[in-house]
Amino acid sequence: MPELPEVETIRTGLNRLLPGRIVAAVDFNWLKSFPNDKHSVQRFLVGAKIVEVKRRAKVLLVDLDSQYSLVVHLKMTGQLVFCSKDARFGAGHPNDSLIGKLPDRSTRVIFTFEDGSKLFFNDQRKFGWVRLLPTAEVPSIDFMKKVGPEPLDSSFTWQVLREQLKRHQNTSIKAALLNQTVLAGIGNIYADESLWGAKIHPAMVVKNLSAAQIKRLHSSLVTVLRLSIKKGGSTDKNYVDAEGRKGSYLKFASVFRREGQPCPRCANIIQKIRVAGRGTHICPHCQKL
DNA sequence: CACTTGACCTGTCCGC
DNA sequence: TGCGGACAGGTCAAGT
Repeated sequence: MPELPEVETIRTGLNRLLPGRIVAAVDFNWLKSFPNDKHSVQRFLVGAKIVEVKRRAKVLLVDLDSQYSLVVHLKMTGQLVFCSKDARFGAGHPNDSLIGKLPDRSTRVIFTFEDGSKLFFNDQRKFGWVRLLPTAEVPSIDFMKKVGPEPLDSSFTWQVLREQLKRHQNTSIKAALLNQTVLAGIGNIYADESLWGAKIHPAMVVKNLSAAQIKRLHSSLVTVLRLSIKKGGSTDKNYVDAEGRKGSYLKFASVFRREGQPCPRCANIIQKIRVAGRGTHICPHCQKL
């Protein structure tokens, strides 16, 4: 679920809440969610102070003063929720916050800090993971070496997008956008939304895109991602921010999960089709092959 | 290499 | 109400 805007929203929250806190204990109940040896955990995580929370693509990086980092990928259903020691909100809390209701049955890892506050890593489908790595080694893990440019960096121009697409001429534009080596952080929601914004059919083969279409797509990607961050991301089912709150972008979405409803631009009925093996939402009038 | 498909998991929804 | 199958926002490995 979490794509760039959701992970960025979580990062902002965690970076406000975590730095300065010292890890006192770590508990987990599913090894694949936190595949680490006890020795490293005791030596480089327990007792370490959190320095900063960063993001690259859909990956969160929690830097510790032990020269180690927690690297987190939320995959489809991961959550990172912080609760202060006396958190007891739950029902009635704004935005149906999860705070006060944790741990629950999706909780895989619990980080407890010296002040009694906790960070919960929840993940219903168990695809996500947290790893403890030396900070210096993070850039050399496979994902970091291969991942493409950050679409919200000022250096991401339409020419960069065109360049990134050059090695993927024979696939659909949707498959290319979902490919993290082409561009960082795009997933199913923002692929559909930005292609609608650019009036490009998701099944369009990359080599058939004109320069004008690539320019429109670049502009649409940036607009959609910025808007979603402003709205706290998209909550379809699982996503919540670092304080357990849902995001509201889907209220502003044009096509995603809107099959059967009118296109906001031309009022034709939005369809759900399958492209690149994924559920895909289009306006059949605005987005033609 | 580029590209597609199945696997990793749990939960929900839909048709019979 | 129960059961099987399809499907869900992401990435890999393994196949063509």
